[in-house]
Amino acid sequence: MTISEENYLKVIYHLSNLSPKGVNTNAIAGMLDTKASSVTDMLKKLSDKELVNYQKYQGVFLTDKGKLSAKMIVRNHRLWEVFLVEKLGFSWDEVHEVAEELEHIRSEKLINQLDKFLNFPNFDPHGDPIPNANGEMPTLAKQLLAEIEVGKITTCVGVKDTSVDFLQYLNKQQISLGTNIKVLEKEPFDGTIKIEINKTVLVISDKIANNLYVK
Amino acid sequence: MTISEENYLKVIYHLSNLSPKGVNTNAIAGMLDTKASSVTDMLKKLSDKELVNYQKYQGVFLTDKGKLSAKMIVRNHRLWEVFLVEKLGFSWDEVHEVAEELEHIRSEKLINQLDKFLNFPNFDPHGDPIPNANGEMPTLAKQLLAEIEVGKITTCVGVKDTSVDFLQYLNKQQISLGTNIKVLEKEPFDGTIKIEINKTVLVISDKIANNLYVK
DNA sequence: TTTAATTTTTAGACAAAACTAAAAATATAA
DNA sequence: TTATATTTTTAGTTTTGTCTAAAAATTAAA
Repeated sequence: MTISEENYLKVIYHLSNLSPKGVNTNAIAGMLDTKASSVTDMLKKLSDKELVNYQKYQGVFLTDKGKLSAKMIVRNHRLWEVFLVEKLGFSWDEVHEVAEELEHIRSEKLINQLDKFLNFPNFDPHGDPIPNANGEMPTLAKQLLAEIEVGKITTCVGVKDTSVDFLQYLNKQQISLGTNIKVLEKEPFDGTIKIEINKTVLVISDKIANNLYVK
Repeated sequence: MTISEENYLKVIYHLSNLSPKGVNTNAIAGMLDTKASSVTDMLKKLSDKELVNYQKYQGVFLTDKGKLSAKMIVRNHRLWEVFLVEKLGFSWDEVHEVAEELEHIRSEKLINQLDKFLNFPNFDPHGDPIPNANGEMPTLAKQLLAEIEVGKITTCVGVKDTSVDFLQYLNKQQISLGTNIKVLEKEPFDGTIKIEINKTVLVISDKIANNLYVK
C-alpha cells in the first residue's frame, strides 16, 4: 500500500463516522486538498484492492479489510503522538504534522514495541482513543462542555477540534487534559459560558464549549 | 527534497569515502538496485539543485551543501538505530530496514529531541559514528581484527560489514560491541585466526577478521 | 416536472522516477 | 594504435498520482 492510498483510507475512515451513508467524493477531496477527479481515480484503485465498496455517484464505504487498515494507520499516528509528547517534550499543538509522516512507517514490530514502551496508552494527547493491535478501540463516556449543567464540576478529557489555533488558545487559558472545570453560568442569548479553572473565572464562547470534551 | 533524492545523496556520500576521485554511475546503480540510465537522470537533477558536481562521464562529487544534507540523513538513520536498540529492544541485525524509512522523516525538532532523549550518543549499534547537529563526526581510532598482533587483547568496537548474515554470525559466536577478544594464533596460509572470547577458544576466517573493528 | 445548479466522472495531459534499447564516450587489450 | 569491451548517456516508454476541461449524473429549485 502506498502512502497516498493510506492517506485516502484514513480520511474515508474519519469521514464515515460523520456520514454513515457513504462518503462523498468532494468531502474526501476537501480533506486531502486535492481535486474530485483525483479522488475518483483513487477510489477505483482502492475498490480494485477491495479496501472500499465504491459505486459511481453513490459515495464510498470501507470494507472490513479497509477499516482494519485505516485503524492501523490511526493507531500508528496516535502512538507516535504519545511518544512525541511523553518522551520528546513536544506540546499537543506540535505533534500532528510529524505524526502524519511517522504513521506511514511500515513495521509491525516497531509499532508494537513502541506501544509497549509507552505502556499501552489508551488515549492520545488530544484524548482520542488508540486502537490496539487487533483494531479494538477503548471507549470513554464523554460529553461536550456545552452540554454540562450549571453548577457541575467536570474534567477535560479531550478536544474535538485539534487545530493548532484551538490548541494554542487552550494553552493560553491553561486548559489541558485533566484540568477541572466548574460551570458557573450559561448565557442563553449567545451560548457563552462562564467557567472556573484553578480558581480563575473565565468566559468562553459556545464555539469553545462545543469543541471541548469533559467527563 | 524527495526521498529518492535523499537516497542518492546518501549512497554518493558513502561511496565517495571509497572512491575519492569521483563516484561512478554504475556504483550508484549497484547500491540502489537501479539502472545506470536512471542514475544519470537523477545526477542531472541533483546537479541542477547544486547538491553535486557532475560532469558527463567523469563521475560525481558532493558539493558542501550536498555533503551536509547527506550527513543529516546519516545522522537520522543512526540515531533511529540507537533508539530501536536501546529503547525498543531491537537487535543490531533488525534495525537497518526500519531506519531506512525513519531517516526520511522531516523534522529538525524531532531529530534533535531524539538525540537529547538518547543522551547524545556518539556511535550507532554497529559502531558507526553519528554526526552531530552541525554535521561534525566523532572519531575513534580503530583497527581491523586482522591487523592485531598475536598475544594482544582488544575490544570489539564496530563492524565493517553490516549485513544481516554477518551480524547474525556474530550473535551466534556471542560477539557484540564491547566484547574482549584475545588473539591466540594466526595461520599465515589462509589467514584464519584463533581467538579467545569469554574463555572460549574460536577459529575465525580472514573474512570475519577483516570485517570486525577493534580497539 | 422541467430547468438550473451541483456533484461526480471521463478523457486527455503532465511530472517524477523508473525502465529498455540504442548511441556515444571512455577504458582496455591486442 | 587500432580494435574491442565496458561504461555512460540519450531517446523514447511506463507507472503513479496528480491536474484541467468537458461530459454525464444527481440533486435542488422554480
